Amino acid sequence: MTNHFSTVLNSQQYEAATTLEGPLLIIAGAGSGKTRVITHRISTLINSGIPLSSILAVTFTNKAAREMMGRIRLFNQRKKLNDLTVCTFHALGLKILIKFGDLLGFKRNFSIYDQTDKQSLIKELIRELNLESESTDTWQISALFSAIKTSLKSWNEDIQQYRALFNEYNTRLKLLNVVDFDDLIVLPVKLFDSFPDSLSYYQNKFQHIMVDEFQDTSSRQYELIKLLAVEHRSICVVGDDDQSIYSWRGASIENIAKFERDFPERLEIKLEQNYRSMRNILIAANSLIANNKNRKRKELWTKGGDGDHIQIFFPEDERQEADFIADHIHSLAIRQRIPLNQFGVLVRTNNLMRILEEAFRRENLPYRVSGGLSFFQRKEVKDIIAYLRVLANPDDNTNLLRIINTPRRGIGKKALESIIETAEKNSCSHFSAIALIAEKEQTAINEKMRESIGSFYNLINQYREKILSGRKMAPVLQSLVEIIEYRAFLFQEYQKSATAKLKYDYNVLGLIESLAYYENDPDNLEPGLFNYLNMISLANQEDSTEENDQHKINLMTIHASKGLEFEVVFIAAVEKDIIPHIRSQESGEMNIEEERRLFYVALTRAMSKLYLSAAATRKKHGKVIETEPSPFIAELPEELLRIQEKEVPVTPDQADRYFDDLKKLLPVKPRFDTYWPKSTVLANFLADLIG
DNA sequence: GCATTCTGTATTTTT
DNA sequence: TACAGAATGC
Repeated sequence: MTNHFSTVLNSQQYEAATTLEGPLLIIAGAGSGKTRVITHRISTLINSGIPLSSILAVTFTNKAAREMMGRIRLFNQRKKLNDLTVCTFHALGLKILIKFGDLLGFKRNFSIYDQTDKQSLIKELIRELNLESESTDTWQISALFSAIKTSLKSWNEDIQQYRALFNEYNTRLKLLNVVDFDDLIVLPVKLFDSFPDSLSYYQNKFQHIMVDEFQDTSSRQYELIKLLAVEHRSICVVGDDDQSIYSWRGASIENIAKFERDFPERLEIKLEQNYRSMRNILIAANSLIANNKNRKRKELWTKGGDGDHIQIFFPEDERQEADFIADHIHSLAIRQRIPLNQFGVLVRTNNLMRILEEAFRRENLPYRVSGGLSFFQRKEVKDIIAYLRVLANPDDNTNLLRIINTPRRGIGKKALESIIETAEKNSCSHFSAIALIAEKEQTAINEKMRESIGSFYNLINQYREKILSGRKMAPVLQSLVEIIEYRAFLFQEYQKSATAKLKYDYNVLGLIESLAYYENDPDNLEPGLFNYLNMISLANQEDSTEENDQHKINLMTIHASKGLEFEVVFIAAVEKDIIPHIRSQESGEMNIEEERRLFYVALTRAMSKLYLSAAATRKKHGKVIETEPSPFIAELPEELLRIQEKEVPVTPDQADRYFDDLKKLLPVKPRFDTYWPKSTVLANFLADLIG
């Protein structure tokens, strides 16, 4: 098989895929066949007799991990690949904590807090510590804590006042038996520092390591991977400094330099041949990114043809823009028979997606969105998950507070106060306090309150027992949702927006379904509540539901498009203050380069057709704002651009004439005498057909 | 304790 | 526009 590679890989790719010893740095330009190289390399490792269990491949998203696994399976159909580890950094951190977390004082059933949980906890602590006088923007504080944990920031003068809160936050996490996202990376490093045996366990286990999207690893992630690799030094990292778009999350191009320093004996391979885009698109992308000073020199080239010009469209407003995109997709899909899943519509921010969705729905174009709020983060889904979390780990105060009166069960402000007070007095969790109240050990409380609290206590206990019994969990959850009358609660809560209610119903049932799917999956070796909750903490929508649908347009943020490619790409709202985003310009020069890289990533997703649009006005917070085109447009070579005229619909007279001509071509006389094409698309299609 | 109304704010990108 | 949190009334 190894020799077979040489015919499908170019010489650089071949060298990258077959160099199995020692550190390897692959600088892989956009569309240079990076994923192919990685999967080939893993297959080569496998075929050379290296045990699967000693191979670790780290990817950036779950989706990428799944795709990679799929491709490896294609190459190795005969083999069972269960022992192969292909996962994200966070999933790796989780695995490590599950195995050795007890050394750091975590119980087995720890749960993972996402941003929302984290912010609620911070809010709660601010209340407890009476810090309300300080700036209590939990959003900012949460970001600060992340920056501190990942060593992006250190305690300087102006943030000293949050130090106590930060310490309390961490103490509390441990008390609640909970970790946050940053902990998944930071704690394993800490573990390895304090317990060398755990480190050598993993150093011996993972003797061959690969890291994809290396330009987007954070310094802490790099630290983790370096610890693992430093002994056997068989580490291969693949990345492209021009596509580094996650510096706000701690990613740093510096890591490439660090890698060069830490592994001086490395071999470096550059992949510069692009197999994805037509030449015009590539030249435009090259000329844009050349404006960045801070980069490794590299120039993508292609053997492919020039292809079309890059089309630019300047609609009046965002509605016209959306219609333009929808019309064009429709028309290209029909005239050139391009399947809908070959269209990518990219935007800078999530809120730009809605108007496009509406246009697609108007034109009856099926679409799929990725990025944006994950299924598991929707409010009603989170509510039900909060129940599961409490069942799994009753000490999880944050989630307990979330569900204790949702749906309302008469445990209001007063009752909550006495619960929290009792908890403080006995220095125990809220749930234990509830137990004390329910079992009448805590006397000073009114009976009606005790009754409400008591029945909640019984509910949790009863269902905790049921769901941990080892029998199927989904029916238990189903019955829980029914017994708390969650459906009625949603109906009441959302009676104003009629569509919401259906949607919500769908989401809640979707969650139960997802649980059923999870526990009935034969490939799932260790089902169980804890594993399920961990899984969904790290997963997002695409990971759980619909797979690559053949007939859907892909609508997503530019960030979410990384690693993907489409025959036709539309980039919407290529406007000043959106690309580059206004908030990125607030702090410093470097950010404009990242925004440029982001636009570069967007451009290089396109294979043969690329459309940019910039509306003259755009509604923002209900107000119409005048906009300007993005300054990045001026960085593209002018001769490669075409300003797109609006498609003029044919007049009814013309349409009639076309239809008459068309009738003459038909062997049978149609039953209709006139035809009145209403949509531009149809009319133009008709015109096209007749010539 | 709960529902309704009013007010302010918008906070980019995601594991 | 859209959503959360506070304030008010039952």
